[in-house]
Amino acid sequence: MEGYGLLNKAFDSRVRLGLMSVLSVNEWVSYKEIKNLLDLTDGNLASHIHALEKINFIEINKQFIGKKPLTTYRVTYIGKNAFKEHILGLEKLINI
Amino acid sequence: MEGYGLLNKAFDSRVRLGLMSVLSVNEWVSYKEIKNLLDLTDGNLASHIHALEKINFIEINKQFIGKKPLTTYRVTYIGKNAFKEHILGLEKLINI
DNA sequence: TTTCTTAACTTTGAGATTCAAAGTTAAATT
DNA sequence: AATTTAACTTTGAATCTCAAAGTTAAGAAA
Repeated sequence: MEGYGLLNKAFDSRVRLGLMSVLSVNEWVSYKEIKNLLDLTDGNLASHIHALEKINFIEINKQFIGKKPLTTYRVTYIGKNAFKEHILGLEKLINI
Repeated sequence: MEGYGLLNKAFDSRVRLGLMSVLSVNEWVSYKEIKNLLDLTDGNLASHIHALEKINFIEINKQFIGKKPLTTYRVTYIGKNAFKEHILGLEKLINI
């Protein structure tokens, strides 16, 4: 048995799982949307985004729409793979 | 969208996910087996077992086989349900 | 033009969690 | 008598989490 070794430590957090899920389904999701979807405080969201960004699982785009700032995020290739592996690891673990 | 709200905080930990998985597949697994399967130190394993026990997700049986102590564990009804809900929550989250 | 609001943070700090190392207990073995 | 095994418990440091408060820059409202 492989134990829990196939699971990624980066996805221990429910918030980061939620984040990755949102970003797996939609490309380029805005800060605002994520915050609303996952119902997070700014500080909390920002820190989890930062954690995922630091390990290159998500990337950031900053722009102005008209004169309003708009920050959007998407998963990277690396992030997508890591997440997929994590899910596969989970499935293996629980014998699906 | 439901966000990550369907996920159980008790399963944030890779170790506890592993533990629950092992115990979901087999009834009454011994301390020794779990330790070997999941490759954990005593302190680490004991603390996670304790965490799951405290919330009534697993139950403990202590006996002597001959004169050797044998401690075994299994998931409770509550634990089984919580785990199932967690997995369902995950699946919902990732759109399986 | 001063104030208010919104987007998107950053910083801070307290509390919770994790983990390995070391110590414990009681029996079995050498 | 000394060692090993099962199954812990205790400890403490490191890491993680999260909400509150502060920040910046722009646009809208007074």
